[in-house]
Amino acid sequence: MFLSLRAETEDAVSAALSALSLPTTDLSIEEPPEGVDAILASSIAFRLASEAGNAPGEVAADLANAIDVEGYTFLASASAQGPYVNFHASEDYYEETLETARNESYGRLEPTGREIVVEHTSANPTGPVHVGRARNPIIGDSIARLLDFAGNEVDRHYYVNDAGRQMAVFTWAYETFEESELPEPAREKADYDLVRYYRKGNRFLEEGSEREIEEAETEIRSIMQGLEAGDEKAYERVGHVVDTVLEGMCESLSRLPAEFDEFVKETRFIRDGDTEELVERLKALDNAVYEEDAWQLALPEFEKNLVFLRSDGTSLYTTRDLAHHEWKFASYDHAVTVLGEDHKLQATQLAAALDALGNDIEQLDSVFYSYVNLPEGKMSTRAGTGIDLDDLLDEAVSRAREEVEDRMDDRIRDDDLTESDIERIARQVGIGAVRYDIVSKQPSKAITFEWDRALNFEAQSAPYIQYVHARTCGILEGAERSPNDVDPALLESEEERNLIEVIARFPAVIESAAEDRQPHQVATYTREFAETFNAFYRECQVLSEDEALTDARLALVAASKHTIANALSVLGIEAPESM
RNA sequence: GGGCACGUAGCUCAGUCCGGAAAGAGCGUCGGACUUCUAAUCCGACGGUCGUGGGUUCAAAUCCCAUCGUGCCCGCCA
Repeated sequence: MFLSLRAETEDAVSAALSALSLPTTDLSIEEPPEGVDAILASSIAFRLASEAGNAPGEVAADLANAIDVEGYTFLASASAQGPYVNFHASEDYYEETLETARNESYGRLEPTGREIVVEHTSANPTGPVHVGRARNPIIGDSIARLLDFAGNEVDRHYYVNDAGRQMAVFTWAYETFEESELPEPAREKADYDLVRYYRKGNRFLEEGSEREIEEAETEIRSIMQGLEAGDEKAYERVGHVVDTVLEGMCESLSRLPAEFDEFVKETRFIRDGDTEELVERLKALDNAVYEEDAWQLALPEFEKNLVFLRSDGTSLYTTRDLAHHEWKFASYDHAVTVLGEDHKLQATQLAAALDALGNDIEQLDSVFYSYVNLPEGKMSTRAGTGIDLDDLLDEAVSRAREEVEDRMDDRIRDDDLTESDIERIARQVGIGAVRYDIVSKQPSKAITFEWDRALNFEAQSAPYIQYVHARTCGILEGAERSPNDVDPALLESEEERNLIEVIARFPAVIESAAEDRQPHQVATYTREFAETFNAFYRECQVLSEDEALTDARLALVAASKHTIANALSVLGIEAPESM
């Protein structure tokens, strides 16, 4: 409704300006600050003051007078307040919002017909997922959900770097060392099991004798060259390690939850000849140069050339990634990639190279986030420093469980929570809290991990939002009926009006967040929504003797439930029926 | 050295792209509210040179320049 109101307002302002013979290029439509009784406002009078030869206040008054709301459904009136022109919504606006939001899928936008691939996580399968990288699956999964809800066809991809040195090292280590020389795994899980070989191998390469290291390096090199040459045996050896570790990692990621439609292996683009073909096309470019036995691409905006073929004739990660991206461009209308900020330069070089190859790089969007660090420094899979995602989630659930149990004891309520309810709530709340903590912040901000902060269950957290959902469910359940004839005009208190206004904005929030690929906008919205709902809850008793009023308020609660449930779903956070 | 991000209340953050109404939340501190549809809630108080200095503008947290601090990057690694 908000989007329609905005369109009507723009239209009306435009028409009024034309009637006054004023320019209509910039309408300066904005949302007024809190406390102003209007849905939309315009500050255009400032800009037109000199042109009109009049004070802003006068211009605003003239403009408000010139606005003709005849023929609009949602725009009711315009009024000048100082230099601002405020716009008010009609009864239809409130009625339509209430009616539309009674649909369970409220907020979902019309299908765009666009197919979008969201690539996220894509961590090298070297071991258990740690918290340092946990931002990637959470942001990525939320973006995917957001774009889906905004009407796009979305596929989620995990790009598996199975062709690089790291996996060759891993494979060599896995085949070389005996289990008896390794410590006990931290968990009985494939990724925890195998990472021990990886760590052992890396230590060996740092501390071993020169001869031992040389031997190992020969083996590692032969694995890498085997992959490049298309040697089936090499694929099998590496593939076994990659698939095993990846399966373990995905089990952890699914707890967030983060699921994938496809795991795209890097080696695929070697095996199908795409990389080779791409190299030939790169060589043919005007700015391709052959220097120091290696093929490079001269990219004027960058300090250094981009090497795309090593002197030994093998391809580089970036070369394969170019082929990978051309494949994505061919299969989808748009590609979004979630990357750590350390990949920024590489990503811009990639885009420049794709551009040079004649691709439309408007198809590509990269979202960068900064790593989560520990107070004592970085987390590393290789070194084994860091907090495993599983440990964080376990701790979150166990702390949430304590909360549930505490509250059962000292709360005045006749709950009959079963053991399985407690378990469910603990899981929903605990994991939701972790997820919300991450998805509610701008990805570019640095985060230092601290247990107590990540596991805060109070206001401005997932449980705060989830609680609102549980409240709506509680009320609807208590009603024991669903209203049929609803008279929206009965919802006339300030709190009811405010709530409807916030609900009305939801689709616009989805549109804007999807456009900007910023799920945190939705998180900010859930907070505003929860505050507004709580004010309504405080002031308006829903279930009462007055049947007509009860019905109207029940409709509003149902609309609220759909709004908050869908917002949470976009964020990938569960909406508990009770808690 | 160069490039890119970040810097808003004691702490954690919205707001910055697209300049507009007295800078918003939460945590913490202090004081209040459960015979009521769930108190993981609500109400109130206290708390701000929007890193700093210039500039543009009728108007700057927001745009421009400079500067300081922090992080990331500048491989024939991924």
